[in-house]
Amino acid sequence: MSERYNPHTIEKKWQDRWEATGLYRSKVDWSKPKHYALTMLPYPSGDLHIGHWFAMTPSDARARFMRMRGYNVLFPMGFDAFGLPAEQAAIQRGIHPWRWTYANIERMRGQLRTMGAMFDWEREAISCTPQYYKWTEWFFKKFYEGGLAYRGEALVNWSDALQTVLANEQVIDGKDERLGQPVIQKLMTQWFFRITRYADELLDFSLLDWPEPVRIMQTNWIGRSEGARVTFRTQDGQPLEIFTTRPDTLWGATFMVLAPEHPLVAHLTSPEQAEAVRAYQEATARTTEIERLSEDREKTGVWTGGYAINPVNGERIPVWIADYVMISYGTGAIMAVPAHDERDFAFARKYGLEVRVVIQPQDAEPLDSATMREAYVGPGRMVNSGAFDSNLSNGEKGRKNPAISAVIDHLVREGLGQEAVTYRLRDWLISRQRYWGSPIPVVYDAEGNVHLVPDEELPVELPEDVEFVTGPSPLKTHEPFYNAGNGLRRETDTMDTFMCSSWYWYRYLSPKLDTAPFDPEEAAYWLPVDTYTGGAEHATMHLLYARFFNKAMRDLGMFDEAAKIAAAHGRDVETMFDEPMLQLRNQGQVLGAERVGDFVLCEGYFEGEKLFAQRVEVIDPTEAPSHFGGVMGEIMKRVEKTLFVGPELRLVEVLDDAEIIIPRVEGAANVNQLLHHLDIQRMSKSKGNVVNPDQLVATYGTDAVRAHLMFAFDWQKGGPWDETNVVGVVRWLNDMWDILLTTDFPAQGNPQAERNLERALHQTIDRVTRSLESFSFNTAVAALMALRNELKTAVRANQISHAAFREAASAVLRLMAPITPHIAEELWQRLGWPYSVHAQEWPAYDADKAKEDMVELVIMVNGKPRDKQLVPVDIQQADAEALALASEAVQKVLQGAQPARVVFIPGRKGQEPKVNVVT
RNA sequence: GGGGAAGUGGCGAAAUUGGCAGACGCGCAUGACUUAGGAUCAUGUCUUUUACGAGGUGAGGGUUCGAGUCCCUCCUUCCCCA
Repeated sequence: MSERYNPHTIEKKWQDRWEATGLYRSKVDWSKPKHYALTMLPYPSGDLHIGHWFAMTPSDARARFMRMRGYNVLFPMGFDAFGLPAEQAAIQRGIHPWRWTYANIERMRGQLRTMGAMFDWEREAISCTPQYYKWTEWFFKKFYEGGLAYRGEALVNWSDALQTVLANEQVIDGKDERLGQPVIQKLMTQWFFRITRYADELLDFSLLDWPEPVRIMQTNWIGRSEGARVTFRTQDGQPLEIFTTRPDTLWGATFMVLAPEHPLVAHLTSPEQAEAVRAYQEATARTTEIERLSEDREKTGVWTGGYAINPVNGERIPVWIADYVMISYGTGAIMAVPAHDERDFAFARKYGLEVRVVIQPQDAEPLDSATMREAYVGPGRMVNSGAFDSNLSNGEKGRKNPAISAVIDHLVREGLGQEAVTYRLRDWLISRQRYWGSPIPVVYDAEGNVHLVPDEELPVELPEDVEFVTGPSPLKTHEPFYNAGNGLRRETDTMDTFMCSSWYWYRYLSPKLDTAPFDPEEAAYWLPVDTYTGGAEHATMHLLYARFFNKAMRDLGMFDEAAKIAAAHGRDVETMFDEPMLQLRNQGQVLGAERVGDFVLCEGYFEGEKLFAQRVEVIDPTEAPSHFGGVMGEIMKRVEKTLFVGPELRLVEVLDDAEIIIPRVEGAANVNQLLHHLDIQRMSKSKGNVVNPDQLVATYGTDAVRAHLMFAFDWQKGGPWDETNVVGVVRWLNDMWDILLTTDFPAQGNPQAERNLERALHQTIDRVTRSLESFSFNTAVAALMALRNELKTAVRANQISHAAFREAASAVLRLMAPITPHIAEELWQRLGWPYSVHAQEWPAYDADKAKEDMVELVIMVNGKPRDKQLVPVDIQQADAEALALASEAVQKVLQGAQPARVVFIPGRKGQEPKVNVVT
């Protein structure tokens, strides 16, 4: 053990060697199965932070693992480089977005390399380059030609003061974040993608291995509801269409509510109500959608003075406007059935409108419209509904509800309405009134007609010589850009950055290709993405857009050529291009830490500066006495019984028999229940709690940081950053280094010790394999650490032969390779095996070798373990039960009585057999 | 407001998905070695009890031979969206 493990000397060496030998070049090879591993690409914000490491290095470990298992793996990386921060930097610091972005990318690329990940840099794609956004524009054109892009009106956050449209995150409490001036909701003509056309197909997850929560969130996001469209009429016969999921309650509609923006409002408003209606409409324009949809908020509204006719019973009912009805949802109008809808009920009670029960529950007190205190939404029989009385409304939705079904048939027959489905999902608004995004390749003539920019003129490039000032996008005022000649005006809005990130994994296939967005030969082999990893915050928007994009591309024939090639190679192309990513896994977030510590009064005696406390009381800091003889303040840190109190960190040692009073803890409290100050929150520069990975790498080395990130958290959950644990990982690597470089072995090993090591090794192979398969990186590292303990003991005791050692070392290094690639490579070389450990096969698991000979039979009484007996691993039920009944502990409990039941649980894989004696 | 996730030692966490709760690591304690220790080694470490034992996975209830895991009610925290 002459030489100590020094990560810095070996890590750079191997990174260079891997690069030079092209170890990570991924090339199409039809003789091998492929695995496309994708991890979400970063936004080039300037510095790689620990969150990127947390997302990417475990994904890298898994990609490496898949490669060692015989897959040809593609694991690319790039940058999602358009977006607001670059433009803000331009405005605030006068740096052009190009320069800011490229400098950041340059820096982050270097940082990414220190991860030691197997990224294939030849496939790098950067979304803000003309080479990339040429194709983003091209996709827009194809979608337009395919009828998937259109111009429409939408409400935007408009700041009069800034003369610009703001993103939601730029609006705080209805005011803009820069000047604090009011922001209003304004209708503007913008570009949309018809994602709603795919609503039903997007609800089908049958091809996807995606986390249940993501599927649920997408399902809710799409929000399919079945019901009917029903045409009411204004008093003078104008049709007024509504959508309802409850046509069975039509007879209970006692008024109607329109969105304040509804076009018929002006028509319906009586002269007496005109002023009130106008005032209400103005107030609504100042209200954000979030506020309008909040159910906590008191419902408000104004009567228009007009009436409508309910088509099923000819009744005349008043028409109101209220901001809880949205113009963009459904038809912007509802029939109000206060007896059977919560919001309508609250509204009716507030304004004294009629409530009429039309569904009576069967097994409960009949409802009385005069006294009911909340809407009834459950099942029951229809009443007050003419010919439909006594029809059963069973609480189901749509056609599964016989009452709804019957009423829909009636509406269709009478020409009053039709069956309909609506979605909460709205079309994707892609227009952004910003500079730093992909241009929309469209020009308008004098009449406002849309003309696509011809393919040979793509990309429409962003002009560089513009000035960045607060306010409207510079494209709007930059004549050389907006003036397209021949009286044509260029579109000055740019595309949502989600657009760029909706197809980047296709660009990775052939990032330099100039004739198409991707090479069909590459696509035929690599697509679809097999494993996609990234943050759970993208569950709805990004991942829904990604799926939509893929389906639209499929339907526009963009995969036809790839499909042909794939089929020629014998691949099943039936569903190959239906979904972009087959498997999805989300990692959690690494957080900074924050928590207020307990504020304590500590009394006792001083020895020097240190207080030995006999009494510690937690109090409310606002009730702190002005003078206090002991130590008082917030616990900033606690190590077992030692407290560090207040900003001066005064030392308090809590005595064993000290009295501890914690109001939140009933009865006697324990020193361990005292909370110390902890900061847990998202890392952000302003909070100064950002962990710098460069610093960590400089201190501990890449392998240790990788292993620590994998070991210290449940990857899918994340948690507050804590560096204290890194030393455990460092010790593990140091130990492996020392153990594997041992040179002193006995001529003959101890057979028993060698068998034990072999068993431990194969159990570890099994555990690591299953852990990596299931993204449980922490248990993979734990298993390897446990094996370290075994190896260390065996080698120290000088009990295993050189041959047995080498067999174990070879497997161990291959198991470590995905997690800590550099040390594994270095030791692999030092032990004399040929380059590279990463090109080796994953160790084969042998269940026979992993098998224990003897195990402990757990003997339980009523489910509580009482006794243990060493038995052969394959013990049979009769023997186990006999052993259990004969056990002293069981005899003692039974007292000679017969057990009521004896349950034998055979020793399944990795588990001891058990017998449960039931008394 | 809507949607989602999670509550297990002093801390990060495991638990093969209904079968010995706390693997693995940090920290801590005691001891060894050392000029020194933020190195290394050994032992211990859920709570309570001298012990035998008893109890224990946010709280309360339920299902089961058996519940951290399944069901119901409640509490708390975090995340996302609009």
